[in-house]
Amino acid sequence: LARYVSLTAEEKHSLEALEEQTRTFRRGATIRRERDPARELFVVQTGWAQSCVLLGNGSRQILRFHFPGDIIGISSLAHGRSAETIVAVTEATLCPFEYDKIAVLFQRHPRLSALLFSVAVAERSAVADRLVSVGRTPARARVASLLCEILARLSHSEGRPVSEFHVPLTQEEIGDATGLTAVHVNRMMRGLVEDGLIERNGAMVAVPDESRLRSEANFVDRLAHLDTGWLPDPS
Amino acid sequence: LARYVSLTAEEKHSLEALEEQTRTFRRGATIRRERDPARELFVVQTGWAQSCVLLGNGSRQILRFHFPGDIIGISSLAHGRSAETIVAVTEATLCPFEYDKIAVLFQRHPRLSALLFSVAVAERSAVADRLVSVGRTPARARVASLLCEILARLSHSEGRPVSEFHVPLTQEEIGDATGLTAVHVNRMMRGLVEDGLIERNGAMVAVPDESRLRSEANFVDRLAHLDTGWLPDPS
DNA sequence: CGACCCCTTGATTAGCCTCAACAACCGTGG
DNA sequence: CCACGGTTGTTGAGGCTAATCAAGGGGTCG
Repeated sequence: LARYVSLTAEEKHSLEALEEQTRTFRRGATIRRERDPARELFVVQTGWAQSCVLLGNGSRQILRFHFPGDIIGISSLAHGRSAETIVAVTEATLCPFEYDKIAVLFQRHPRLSALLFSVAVAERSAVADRLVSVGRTPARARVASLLCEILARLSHSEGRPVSEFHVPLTQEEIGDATGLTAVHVNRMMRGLVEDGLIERNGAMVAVPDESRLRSEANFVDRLAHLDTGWLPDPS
Repeated sequence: LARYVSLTAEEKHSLEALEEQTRTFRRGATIRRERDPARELFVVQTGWAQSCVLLGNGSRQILRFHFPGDIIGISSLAHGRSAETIVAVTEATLCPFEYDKIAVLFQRHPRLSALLFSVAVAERSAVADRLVSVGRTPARARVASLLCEILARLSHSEGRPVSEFHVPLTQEEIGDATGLTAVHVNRMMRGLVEDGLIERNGAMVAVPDESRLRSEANFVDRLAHLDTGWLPDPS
């Protein structure tokens, strides 16, 4: 799960104790609804999920996609009830654990809790980057930026550079993540293909020149240099 | 600083030890530049600050405003270098403290570190809410939403409902926070005045009917119910 | 085979941006 | 004291980006 620092045996043991059960969800299934009371986190084991907010007028803003290894629901921790709706993008298996266990973690393992803290902070940065993209860049750059983010995160979790990947998102979902309509996402993606920035084959996307796509998108890869130097020593 | 749970004497002592010195900045002064190495946090004592991202084409997205009592720079914690530029909106006095001291905090005071964690998570929610506003609501609602957020946060830090407040922001700054141009912010604000949702007198803004402004803005006040029940016991 | 979802494309509309000009206000220096 | 430049707020006219509306095609599942 945490691939950032090497863990002690005891720390590993504590983490594994959290993953007792798993739950599976079908594509499109709602995992948690906005304003539901929330007393547990999830770790994604397989599949993709998304967290989004639904507005009164029927529109939706997707805040973040969650890949295998990601932790979902940290953001509900401070409020007791979920601030966002969580939906399975593909068929997905999640592994829930309760907040109480986090409290235990904070008491027993300062370094692990600091690490969890880092993860939460990194997520804030990611949401902020999306905000910059949506607030201040044109449609084409927003789509490119989302693709860059997915690419960077997949590469990071694979542990090696990836240049071709499966995107199980509909164009409507891409639109809801970038603040566009499905129709306009379509046009932008065709434009990117036409200009050789990406290649498409069904749900497969290939990026021949990542740096070119990144400059088109104004993308900064923050995952590349996560700093763990400030963490306390293992206790 | 932390007005969420009652602290033990020892916890208070540890917090006060952090605030040794203060620094003051003039209006518009850059406190920290993007990509600068960052090894300290700030607590705002007086004045307003903002964190923003500057793009290549000269535009800027303001991610968040910081008021007295807020902690700035948590987001740089995971990366070692600042992910955003921090600027003083008004003349401001800040009080810096180093990351190393946070590590100590995590080891000695599980409950305080969990509280800091909550603050970080709440900030993620706030950025996410802004993303929803910018991504999926029209200009008028975005401006209204920003005003609602400022109002809610001021009320929260005052500890009582506020209906009239001083906004030291230029319309360009409001635009950079909401993803609009200064010109369009102007038109939207005049529209809000015209429809009786707000009143303006120079930099003073009054909100006669907060609930009406909130429904115009699709605003949800998350500060109202922060949950601290999951925190571990004081050690 | 039909129903449904998703992608695709065209035509039109509307929301917001750009450019431009001017008034009000401020601190500065003569 | 006033003249001055600089910043901010205000308003108008016109243009462009992205939304809306609409229609058709391919794929999959029941």
